[in-house]
Amino acid sequence: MERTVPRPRLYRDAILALLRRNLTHPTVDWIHQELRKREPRVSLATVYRTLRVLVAEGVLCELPFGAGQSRFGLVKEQNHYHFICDSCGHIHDLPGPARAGLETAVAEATGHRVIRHTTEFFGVCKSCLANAASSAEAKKARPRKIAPKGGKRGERYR
Amino acid sequence: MERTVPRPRLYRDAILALLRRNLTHPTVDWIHQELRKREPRVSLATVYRTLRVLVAEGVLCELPFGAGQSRFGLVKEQNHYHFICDSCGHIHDLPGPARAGLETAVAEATGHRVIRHTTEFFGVCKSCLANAASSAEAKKARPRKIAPKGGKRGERYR
DNA sequence: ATATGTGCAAAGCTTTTGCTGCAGT
DNA sequence: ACTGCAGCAAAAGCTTTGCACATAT
Repeated sequence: MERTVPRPRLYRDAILALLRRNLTHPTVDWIHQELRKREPRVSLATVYRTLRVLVAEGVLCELPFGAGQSRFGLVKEQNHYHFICDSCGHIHDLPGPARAGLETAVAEATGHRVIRHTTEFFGVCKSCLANAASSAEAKKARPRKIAPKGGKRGERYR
Repeated sequence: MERTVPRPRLYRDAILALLRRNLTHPTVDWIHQELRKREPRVSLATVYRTLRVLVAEGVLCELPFGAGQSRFGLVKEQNHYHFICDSCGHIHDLPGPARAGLETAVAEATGHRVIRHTTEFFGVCKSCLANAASSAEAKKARPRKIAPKGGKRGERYR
């Protein structure tokens, strides 16, 4: 056959490359689709397995936001500040304000042991703002009423 | 039959009462079990439906943390600061530092429109610290290696 | 009588796992 | 020969939904 793909950790680097290029913490499905453009035989199970390994290694982090599929992104620095677009669901990294005293303050106030913290900002991202502006006003009110979770999940956000 | 329950919004208040008493943002399953102790015929579907309505009304908020079932809690004040225990999964409310200038600073830096933000502190809660101390040291290392999400979800955290 | 809420069961989606087979050492 | 990884398909878990019926207005 054409190339008879190499075995060990075959798609590991390809997935990391994708995540290095896409900084919006894509869904598992997006990663799978994108990978398939180059390697049509990749199975979704392999993508999941690879992602789990990378998370266990500390290279990636999983973000539970977006109310649907899990999203994964690189763990760079101590960057745990995100902006999450309510409209398109993309998650952007932010430079962390890095407030050190905050954790100890919480620990002293509550008695819990605080190890780390994250902050998420929600709103409408730059490009969605632009899209909304260009498509005038009266087009159609966006549904977004009850936000289903289990049902037609993957159809929202890309 | 015994009582022939009243119809409209039958369990709405009962669920709210439960959440008013339990401040750790319980899982759907916990709510269901608890409700069943008084109303054995409640179905899980009804619990989900009621919770979705309450979220849509803005009375409750859904928290995507814990990597398993969804968790729900009351929306009180602007309280969007949480402490999440890595060990037991409970989510405790914290009094918010309420830093107003933060959102506008992020908006100016990124170009996104920022509407709200949340902060989560992770660590080990007071009671888990106590339990760990009482069960000496050598008992068994806690597994927690790869953190499965879809498989045996509900078995973790209560 | 109508409209709405509920229970039950089934469907749907995401994520994991078992098994088989192939590839590299 | 052995080990380990990938593909496929099936299973498992959480959440939603269709349908029938009961209940309040």
